[in-house]
Amino acid sequence: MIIVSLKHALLGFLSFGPATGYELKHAFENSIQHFWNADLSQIYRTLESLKDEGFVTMRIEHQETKPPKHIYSLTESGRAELIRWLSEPTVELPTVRNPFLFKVFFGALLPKETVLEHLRRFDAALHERLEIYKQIQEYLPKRCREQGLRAHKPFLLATVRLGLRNLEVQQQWCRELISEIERL
Amino acid sequence: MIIVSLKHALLGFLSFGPATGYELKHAFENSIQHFWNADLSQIYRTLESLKDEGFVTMRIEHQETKPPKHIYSLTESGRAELIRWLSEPTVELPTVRNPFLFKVFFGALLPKETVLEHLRRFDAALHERLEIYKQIQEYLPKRCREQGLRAHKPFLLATVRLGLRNLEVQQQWCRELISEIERL
DNA sequence: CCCAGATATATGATTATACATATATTAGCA
DNA sequence: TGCTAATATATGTATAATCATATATCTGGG
Repeated sequence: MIIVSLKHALLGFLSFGPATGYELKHAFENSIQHFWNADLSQIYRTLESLKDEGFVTMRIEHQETKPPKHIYSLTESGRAELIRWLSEPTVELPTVRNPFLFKVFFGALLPKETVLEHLRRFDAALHERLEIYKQIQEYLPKRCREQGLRAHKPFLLATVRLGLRNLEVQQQWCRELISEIERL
Repeated sequence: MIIVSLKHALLGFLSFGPATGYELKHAFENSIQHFWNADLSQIYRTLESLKDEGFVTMRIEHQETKPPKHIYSLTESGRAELIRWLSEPTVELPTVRNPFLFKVFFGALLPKETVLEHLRRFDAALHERLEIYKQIQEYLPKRCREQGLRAHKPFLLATVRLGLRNLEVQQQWCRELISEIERL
């Protein structure tokens, strides 16, 4: 099953209005980092290929001091492709890849204290991430208002809500496991 | 941050005893499919490179009717590398990539009924996956007993528990969102 | 005043991942 | 009898993703 989502994610954000690669990177960070992230270099290359396919157009805006902006806009054909992809059912659940869980899975091969150390770090990382998602959740309504995306608000918030709940569940699991291992 | 986990996952499973690539694929499916999965072709290639690095050895067992088995065993150096990797703290939270969530995120661009359809399919997929994880959870203790991995049991079960809870949280979220959108 | 970080783009290299395909036999089912 | 699934390996290709690096300027904090 081929999933070329970065392309469609970029088309999606461009449906909110024209933007540069750099701005799109921030759009990722400010809204969907809990279910996708992308390297800037990958975003630039993908935008180029979207241009080649005719899904976006690009114009250059020169700035005095900073590098020129390459501003991409969605074309009609790009919008059609976006809607086509969005309408298509998702066949499979996403592949999860969590190398950290290997360290728990094979925990019996390690001293108890090392596993506990791993789990405490994980807990701390979850905590940090939770704070970020809470901020995203807090600022999203304002961003929606500012950018005239009122109709989008419930959908954007819904995905953040899932991100938050996932983190909470992981944190609870992590803390329970710490107690369990301490008692072993 | 370079994370070459498939290598270490294979070393981990080989620490339970010698196995073929085909068997390792099943080991993935029967225990950690909730946080990792790997293509058979990728497993074969990775085993070869582990052999080149001296972390495993391979011997061929010829069979009458079926293709010969390539049985891989962990070497001392492989075990050392496994322990080294397991002991090393995981720096970052895993990257999640869920293309389905894009379809929710950009849900305002679609007819309400299409989004609901997506969500219902997602719910069904979660249900299916839940059944699989429950089976894994049910059979893991038996597998541990049979393979003399008693000390591993609490760790293996812990990771499955997280997989189950993640699915449950997603299912709950999904159902709530269906109601919310129906009311819109 | 210096250093870090934000702004803005881009290329090159390497690795990881996915997908198709090939081979060959057996077992079970309809 | 014909089809599918399981057993078992392997290659070839294409794309996705990561990482390092390069350039150039401005802003803000210590």
